[in-house]
Amino acid sequence: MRVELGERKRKILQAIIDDYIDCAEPVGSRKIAKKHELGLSSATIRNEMADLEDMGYLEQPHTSAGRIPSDLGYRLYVDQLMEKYQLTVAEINRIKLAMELKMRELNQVIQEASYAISKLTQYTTIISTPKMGKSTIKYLRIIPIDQFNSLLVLVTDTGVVKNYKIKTYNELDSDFIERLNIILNNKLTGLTLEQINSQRMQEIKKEIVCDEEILTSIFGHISDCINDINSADLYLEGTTNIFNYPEYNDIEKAKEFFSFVEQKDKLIKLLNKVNGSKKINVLIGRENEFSELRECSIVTSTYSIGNKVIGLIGVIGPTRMRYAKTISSLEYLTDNLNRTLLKLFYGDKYD
Amino acid sequence: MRVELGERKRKILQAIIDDYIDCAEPVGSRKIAKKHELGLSSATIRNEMADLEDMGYLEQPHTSAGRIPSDLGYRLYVDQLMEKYQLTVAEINRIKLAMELKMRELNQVIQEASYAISKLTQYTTIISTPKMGKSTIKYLRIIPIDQFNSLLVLVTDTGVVKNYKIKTYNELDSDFIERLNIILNNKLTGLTLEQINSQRMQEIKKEIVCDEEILTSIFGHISDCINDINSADLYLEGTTNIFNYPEYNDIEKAKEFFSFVEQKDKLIKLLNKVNGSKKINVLIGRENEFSELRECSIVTSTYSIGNKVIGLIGVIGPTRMRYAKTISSLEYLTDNLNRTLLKLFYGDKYD
DNA sequence: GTCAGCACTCTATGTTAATGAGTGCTAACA
DNA sequence: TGTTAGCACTCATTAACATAGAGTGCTGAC
Repeated sequence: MRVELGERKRKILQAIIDDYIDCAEPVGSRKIAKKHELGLSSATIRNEMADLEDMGYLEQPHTSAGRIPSDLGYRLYVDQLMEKYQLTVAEINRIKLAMELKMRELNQVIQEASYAISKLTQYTTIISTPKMGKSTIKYLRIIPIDQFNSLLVLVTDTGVVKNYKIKTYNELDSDFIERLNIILNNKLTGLTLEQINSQRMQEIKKEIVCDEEILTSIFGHISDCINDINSADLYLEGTTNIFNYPEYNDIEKAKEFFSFVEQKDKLIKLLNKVNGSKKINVLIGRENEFSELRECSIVTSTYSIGNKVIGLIGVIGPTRMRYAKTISSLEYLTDNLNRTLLKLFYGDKYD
Repeated sequence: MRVELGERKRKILQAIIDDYIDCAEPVGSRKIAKKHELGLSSATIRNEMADLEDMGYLEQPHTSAGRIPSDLGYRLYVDQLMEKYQLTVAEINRIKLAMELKMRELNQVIQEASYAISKLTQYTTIISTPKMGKSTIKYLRIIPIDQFNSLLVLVTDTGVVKNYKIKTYNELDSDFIERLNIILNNKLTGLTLEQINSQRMQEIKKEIVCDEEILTSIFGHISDCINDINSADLYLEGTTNIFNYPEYNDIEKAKEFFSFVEQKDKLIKLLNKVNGSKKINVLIGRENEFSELRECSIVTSTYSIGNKVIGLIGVIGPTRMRYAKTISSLEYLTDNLNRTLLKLFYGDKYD
């Protein structure tokens, strides 16, 4: 059934999809014949369109309407037809500036990145916080604050800092804390967060002689802290951009979109399903498993520290998406993001 | 013009507003005559309704429609007419459970509180993070992590912990850091964050003999850190609840609402304008200055640590709001929130 | 002062007709 | 054999119009 498309059909299909992405309205044969100089009459184009519909690349909302691209049509467009989009100077600057802000924390960088992309593309952006399982512990210390409060401070080799307050009901002996710090550092620094499971923690705990209750509490805090760094989270930006698109001028559809996007677990699942082997990935319409997003496309890009992929940034918009621009924007952004993250974690020496 | 309302008019007005809040549809005289046992015919009620309209408490969308309350009508209702709402056991439990979660950080408590309220009321909730200007510094330390990195850790008496990474390009002498820590603690602990302005920082800086560049960097970080704790921020919860209300079934209105609520600066301004002398405050319709919220009401409640008011939690919904329930919910929540915060900061001894 | 009755107003809903965009098909042409 | 002009046909959209129903305001009787 699937045949290689002739050059003319490809040209026509491209013209139709370009036009539909622009105007959001079914494209008629006359429009294509006029606007794009193919040297063909509308009748000929009509025939070709009928063929393209038979092949599954186009759809017709009703008999007397023009054609709109099907998911399959968009797929072909993305894979073969569309022309690369060249970012404008203004767009390049927007990304550069966002990534050059003075930023202290990973999460801040992540958020700026997703903000920039949502502004640039005018779609909704999701970005997953890095999975830090492969990071190692570089520094771990319990610091007494006052009689009843201590602070657990943990720093990873990727530069993530986390602290937890530890409350105790008897004052901790400073010698004990000192001893504890030495043991913990001995046992834990250099390990990846993944390696520090509850079994290993139990083993370490056994080696320490101390009030059981206090120890359990402290070890509990350490585990929580590690889990916290390790846990997947994500940020959303530009959800209300969806209002810009006529396909969401229907209150029910807008409602559906918002309520989907509010469910973080589903978004995480969505990102997890993305094929991580390619840098840029495009899911069109029903290609994703969520029926709520059946009329959406998702373009994702991986981002990394060095050559370790640590997360994904994704753009969600209607299937009638400006794929070329979205992809170019994401490519350019992740390049910059990767550089910024390198700097953040290893200093300017990597410049 | 403004005359004291007779008992009968008050009863009728109350019935109309109760009904309208329930059904979101203009209320006719017949409906009131039937549903509420006032022992009056619809004709009589019609006359009273005409009076109430003349007085400005009711409005008529068009001649042959029923009446809807005006802002003034809602105002009277809130101040005098409505009956106190008694929270159900389930509702009470929801709040209690939310506030009994294991929570480590102020911001987490704040977020749980606003989440609980948005779930309970089914409106949008905003909550301002505490202003910490009156907090004092309890602990401040620079901790060397490795050759090029140190950590600035700052703890306030209200238990807020903040840390910043400090990057230096020459290794810091550990004796110097020790000395610096002593001086900084000497000069800064016990001061409120407000008191630590740039002038005072300059004075302290002068007393320390050290490489100017390093010192400037460190002091810069300390200032940033304090500003960070001190800066106003806020959380939003349940924005999409607005879709539940027929007054926002119009895409344009929904758009307007979302785009307003996205502007944090405006929300902060809104909260700042609230009369802080009362615990619970209600702004109805155009009583707030933002035209985007002209058809919304905002109910706010202060929350405190001890008897120091530190922030506001607010509920935004259509003017046709379940005021009684919203107010009861907020009252009950803030009581619990205040207790939780006390515990978080001073431990269980305040139980 | 209350209220039954009635004319009146205005929205909401449904029906019908007109309009027009766009198609598919046919037949003629290169 | 591919292209295209021409035409009948389809279907969504819009406007115009009629109808039904909810609710009012007013009048006059009690």
